[in-house]
Amino acid sequence: MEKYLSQLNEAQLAPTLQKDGPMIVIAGAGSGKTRVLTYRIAYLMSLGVDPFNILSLTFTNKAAREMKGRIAEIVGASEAKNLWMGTFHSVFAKILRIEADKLGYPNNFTIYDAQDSQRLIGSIIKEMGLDKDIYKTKQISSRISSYKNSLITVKAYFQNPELIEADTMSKRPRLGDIYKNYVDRCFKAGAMDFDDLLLKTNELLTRFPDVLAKYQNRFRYILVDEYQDTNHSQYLIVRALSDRFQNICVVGDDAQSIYAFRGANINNILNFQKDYDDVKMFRLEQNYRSTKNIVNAANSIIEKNQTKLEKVVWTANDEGPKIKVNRLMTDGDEGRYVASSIFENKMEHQLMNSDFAILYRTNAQSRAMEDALRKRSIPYRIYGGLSFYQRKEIKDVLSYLRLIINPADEEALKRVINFPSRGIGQTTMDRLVVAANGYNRSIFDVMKHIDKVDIKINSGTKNKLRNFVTMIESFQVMNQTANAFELAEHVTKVTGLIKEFRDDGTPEGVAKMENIEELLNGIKDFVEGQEELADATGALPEFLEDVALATDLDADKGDADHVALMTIHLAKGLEFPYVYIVGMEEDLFPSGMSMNTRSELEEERRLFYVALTRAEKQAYLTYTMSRYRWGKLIDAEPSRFIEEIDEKYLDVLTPVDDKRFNPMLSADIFGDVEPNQIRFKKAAKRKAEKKPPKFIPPAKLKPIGKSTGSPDVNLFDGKLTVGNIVEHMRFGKGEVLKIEGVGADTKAEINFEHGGVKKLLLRFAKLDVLG
DNA sequence: GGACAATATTTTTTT
DNA sequence: AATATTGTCC
Repeated sequence: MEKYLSQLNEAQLAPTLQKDGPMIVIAGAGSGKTRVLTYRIAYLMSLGVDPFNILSLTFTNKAAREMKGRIAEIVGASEAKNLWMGTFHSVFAKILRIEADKLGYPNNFTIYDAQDSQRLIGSIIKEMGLDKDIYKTKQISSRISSYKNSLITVKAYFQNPELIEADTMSKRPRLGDIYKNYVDRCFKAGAMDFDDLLLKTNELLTRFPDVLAKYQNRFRYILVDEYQDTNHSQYLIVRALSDRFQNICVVGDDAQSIYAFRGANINNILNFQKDYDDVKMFRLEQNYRSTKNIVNAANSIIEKNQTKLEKVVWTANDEGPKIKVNRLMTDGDEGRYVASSIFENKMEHQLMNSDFAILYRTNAQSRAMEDALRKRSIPYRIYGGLSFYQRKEIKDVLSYLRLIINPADEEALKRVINFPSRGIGQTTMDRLVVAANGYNRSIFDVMKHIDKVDIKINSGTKNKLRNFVTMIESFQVMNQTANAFELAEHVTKVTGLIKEFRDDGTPEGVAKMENIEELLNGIKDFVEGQEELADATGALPEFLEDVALATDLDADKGDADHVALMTIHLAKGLEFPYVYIVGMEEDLFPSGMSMNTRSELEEERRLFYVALTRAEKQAYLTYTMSRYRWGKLIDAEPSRFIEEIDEKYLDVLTPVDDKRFNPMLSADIFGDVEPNQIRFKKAAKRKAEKKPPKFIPPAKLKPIGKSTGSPDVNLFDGKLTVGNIVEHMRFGKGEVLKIEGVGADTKAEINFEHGGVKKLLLRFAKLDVLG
C-alpha cells in the first residue's frame, strides 16, 4: 500500500488518508481525483474495511469498471469483486430488483429508455384526445422527468397549486392527468423509466425504515464521484444512506457542472458543507494533465463565470504550444482541415490515432468529420449519438426478449406485435389498449383471454392474436432451460426477423442483419462471462438491464486504435493528447437554446472549459463562416468563447478574409501552403464594423413572442440606473454615469476604479449591482 | 390492414 | 439530410 501512496502528492494524500466522517474534495480538471478515489478505497480496505460496506458511485459504468480493475491490482481481485460500484442508475436498479415487491413491482420489471417512455406519453396524449401540437410529447416528457427528479410525485403535483397554475398558464391544464396516466401505465406494465430508478429508490428508503436501516448498515463508506452533476433525487439518496455513519466522501468540480439541463443541481456541491457537521474540505489544484498554455487558457475562460467556488488550478508541466484557432469556409472544409491536421501530426510526431479526439457540441456535427476522416482513411469511432442498442432492428430483437421476461411490457409489445407483419394493425391495437385500460389489466393479459373479453375484434384477427401469445409463451418455456444466447438465436429465427431482413436484399437490410448477428455475439459473450460467476442466475434479465443502462462508452472494447469523435458532454472525465474542438460558433456553441439566461450561458461556458481541459498537449479550435444545418447553408459567426480566452494563449491562423468565397483560399488551408498568419480581429470589433443594425443578436432572428421570452431581453433591463454602484470582474467597482439605448442594445457608461470610463453593452457586461 | 408516397419536423447536451 | 408521421390507394 505504501508503495502506491508514495505516488500521491501532498494534496492528494490528505483526502486519501482521511478515513472517517464527511468530506468533500474539490478537484480541478486533471488533478488526479480518480487516483485519489481509487487509492482511498484501497486504503480503506487495507485498514480492514469490508468491501461489502463500501459503495462507490461513478458517472459511467466504464469508470467504475476501470477503478475496480485498478483496485484489484492493489488489494487483489477476489476482494475488489465485492465492492459496490457503478452509476446511480445501475446500483439502485439492482437494489430495486431485490426490494421490488415492497413497492408493488415485479422483480423482473422492465427499464424503459427515453424512447419507450416518450412513445408511451405520445400514445397517452392521443388516447386522451389532446391536441398534439399543444401537448408536445418531448416537452411533456421532459416536464415529467423534471418533476420526478425533484421528487414531485403525481400526488404531490396535485397538492401543489403553484405547479398546476404554472402548467395551466402555459396552456397545458391536463399535464397532471397525463402525468398520472403515464405513471399508472408504467406501473401496470411493470416498467420503470430512468428517473423512476432514483425516485422509487427514494420511495423505498422513505417508506420502509427497516430497508433504509439495512442499506445504511451495509454502505458504511460512501463515495460519490462527479458530485456536481447529481440531481435532487440522487442527492436525497446519498443523504439518506450516509445519515447513520456519515462516512461520505464526495468529489467534484463546480467548474465542470454541465448537466443542469437534466436536473443536476450545482448547489449540491456548493452547499455540501452545510449538509453535514464537521466537513473536511480538500482541494486538488495541481493539474497533471495539460500544458501551462491549456491550463491558463481554461482558467481565463472560467474566470468569466460569476457562480463558482474560488480555486486556482495550476500546473508544473511545460509551457506547450499555443491553442490553434482556425477559421474555415464550411463544415466540409472544417472536416478536411481537421483530418489533414491529424494526419500531419501523426506523421510529424509518430502518434497513434487514439491520441486524437474531435469534440463537438451537437451529435449532428459528427457527419462532416466522419466524411473527411473516411476520405483520409483515418480510423475513427463515433461515441454516443444513436447507440447500437437504440437501432431499430436491435430494439426489435430486444423487445421480444423483454416481452419474454415481462409480458406486461407495453412498449415492447407494441413494437413487435406486428413486426414482422402479422396482420395485426393499428385498429386492433387501439381496441386492445382500450380494453386493457377498462379491465385494468395488461394488454398481453387481454390478448391471452381474448375469448372471455368483451371486445370488437373479428375472429380472424383473434386467431392471429392467439398465435402471437402462443409464440411468446413457447419462448417463455424455453427460457426455463435454455441460456440467453440460445433463446435469442431461436427468437430471431422463429419470429421471422432474420428472414425479414435477409429477404430485404438492400444494403441497409444487410447491415441490419449484421447488427443482429453482432447483438447475438454480444449475448453469447455475456452468457460466457456469466458462467464464471458463481451466483449467475437467469442471464437474460441481467443482460437486458445492462443493455438498458449501458452508455456508449461502456461498450468500448478499448483495444482498437482510432480517433475518438464525441460530444463534449460525453468527453467529461476523458483525456487526449490532441483535442480538436470544432464548430466554435455563435448559436452552436454556445447553443442557441442556451443564451437566454446567464445561468444557461455559464453552463455553456463550463462546457467549453471541460472541452479545453481534455487536452494534454495541444488544443485546436475551429469555426466556419457557413455551415449546413437542417440541410441548408447557414451563415455563422465565431463563438464569443474564442474572444474570452486571453489572446496570449492563442495562435490565430485565420486566413485573410472577407466573406466572399475563395476556393483557392480554402484549398490552401488543407493543402501544403501555410495559411497567412494574421492578427485575430476581435469579433466585437467586427460586429461594430457592421453597418445599420447596431446589434445583431447572435442567434438567427427568431419569431417574436416565444413562450420562453424574447431572446433579446437585456439581463439588466430596468434594473440599472444612473448613480448605481456596480462591480466588474476586471475593472472593479464603478459608478454608472449614463445609460443609453434600449433592449439588447442598452449600453452603460461607467466610471471604474481600475480602467476609468468605459462604455459597456449590458447584454455582455458581467456586472454585480452593489447599490 | 398494408404498402408506398408525400409531408412535416428536426438540433442541445444524456443516465 | 435524415427520420417520423400522415395520406392515399389498393
